[in-house]
Amino acid sequence: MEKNELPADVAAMWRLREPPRRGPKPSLTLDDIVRAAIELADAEDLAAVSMARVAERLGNSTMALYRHVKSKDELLVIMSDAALERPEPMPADVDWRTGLTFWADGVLTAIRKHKWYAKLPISGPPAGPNNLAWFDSALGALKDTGLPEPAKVGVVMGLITYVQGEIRVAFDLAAGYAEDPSAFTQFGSTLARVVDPRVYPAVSRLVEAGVFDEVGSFEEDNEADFDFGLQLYLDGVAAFIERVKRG
Amino acid sequence: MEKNELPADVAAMWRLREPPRRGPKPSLTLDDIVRAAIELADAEDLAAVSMARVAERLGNSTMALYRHVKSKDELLVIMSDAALERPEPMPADVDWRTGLTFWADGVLTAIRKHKWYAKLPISGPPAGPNNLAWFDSALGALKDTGLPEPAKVGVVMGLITYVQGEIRVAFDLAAGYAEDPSAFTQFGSTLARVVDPRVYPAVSRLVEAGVFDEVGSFEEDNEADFDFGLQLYLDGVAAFIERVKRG
DNA sequence: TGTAACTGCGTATTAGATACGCTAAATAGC
DNA sequence: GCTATTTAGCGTATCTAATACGCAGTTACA
Repeated sequence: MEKNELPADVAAMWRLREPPRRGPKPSLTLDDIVRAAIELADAEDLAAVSMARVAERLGNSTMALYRHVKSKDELLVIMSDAALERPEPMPADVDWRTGLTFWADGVLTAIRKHKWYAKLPISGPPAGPNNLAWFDSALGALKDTGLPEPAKVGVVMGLITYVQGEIRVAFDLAAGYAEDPSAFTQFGSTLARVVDPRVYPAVSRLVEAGVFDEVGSFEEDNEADFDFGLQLYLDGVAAFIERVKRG
Repeated sequence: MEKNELPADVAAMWRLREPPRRGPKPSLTLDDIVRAAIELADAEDLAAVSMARVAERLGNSTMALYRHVKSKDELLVIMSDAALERPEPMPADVDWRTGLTFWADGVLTAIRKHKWYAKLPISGPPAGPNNLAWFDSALGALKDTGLPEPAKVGVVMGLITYVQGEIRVAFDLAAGYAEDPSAFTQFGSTLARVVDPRVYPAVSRLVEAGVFDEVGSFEEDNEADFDFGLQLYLDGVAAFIERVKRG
């Protein structure tokens, strides 16, 4: 119950597997595999990541990969941590609010490089080294707030939740948009045709107010919405910090 | 450019397909298929939903389904809307804050019945009738705030983002927990073993403070975290509403 | 009544994950 | 050095799933 109870994928992410003493030199490393898989996902998409395609990219056979990962799912878990890379170090001497805004933008920037991230299932706590580094970075931003540790965790969890929501909503939408923009540009007129004011009074009001008419740049709109919601959340955090300070 | 430019899946969700005049009476309806698929996903999980299993459940052949849905993906999209069902009507005369809290709890309650929801890809704007009803309900809660329509949309989008984040994070985690609780109960000691204080100073502080030691009920912890973050967000919204009122 | 528009379905194809076992390489211990 | 052991790569086989295609029987309309 003490030595190596770590789940296999966690151990793999931290590269804790002791290198074998015997046997042929591996011609392939876990890093190679993960890198190839990420490149493939970046270049095409997550659906293109099959064990066969990854192996092909490495000039190996499909089954060779299974010497390094237990299953495709394990590979995906490791990819999800690797894709985040390390957070850029927080600029020194920034207040917590600037810090968390910087952090949130950083997460989105990191993930924007790997749009498939949103489609990955999360199957455990953020136990990979990169994930943990991001977690640490956000916590660090709250260092001087005077909040007790569990409260910091709560604030950061809320932020993570919000950011994950953005990742899910915005990135999936963007993928859908890329696939069929007309579904979006016509969203307003679709609604107009389908929305009964008696059933959907509030949406109906929006349609009449023309809120859906100017679509704008999809990405910019999303960015603006994200920032707006983020600042609302941080306003709430600010009030909370004040409350705690006053006791 | 006017008649029926609706994307196929949207049309399907709204049941806009005109019933065919000729040919044999369908022995199968889209509703049957969606219901069967949802039952299957509820009883087992999303991975169990294959066209073959759904058809089997209906006493039909696999290929019969394809007369009613274009592809499995289309079925999943329709399922995702159907799973939400209709929101419970908002209690009359509640203030916006109570309304939005009620709303958020309602979403989670609805989705808790269908844990597979978190694993579904979202591939377009919320264009299904149930999705739209939820959207409408949240907007309606802001009716008396005096916010301009686009600001209401912003507030609701932020809320949706947060709730979707919760769905992604908490539900995926719960699934992971169900599968392998030890990964979670040992999370603290895992961290302790792996966390270098120089690399992860803030997390290291948490570990030392024992924050991860008492695990508590997984579900309860999550619920509490969700509410905490939600209230922070709503605090921000309250401040925003005040700001707008003052001009 | 013939025919066009359908439905359900059997069959076949394709893609993908992965179990199994073989062969050859590298090392540890003699 | 020699041999047993451990391990890497890989060929083959299996299993599951999605789905294209075309046939046969069914029904409304001309």
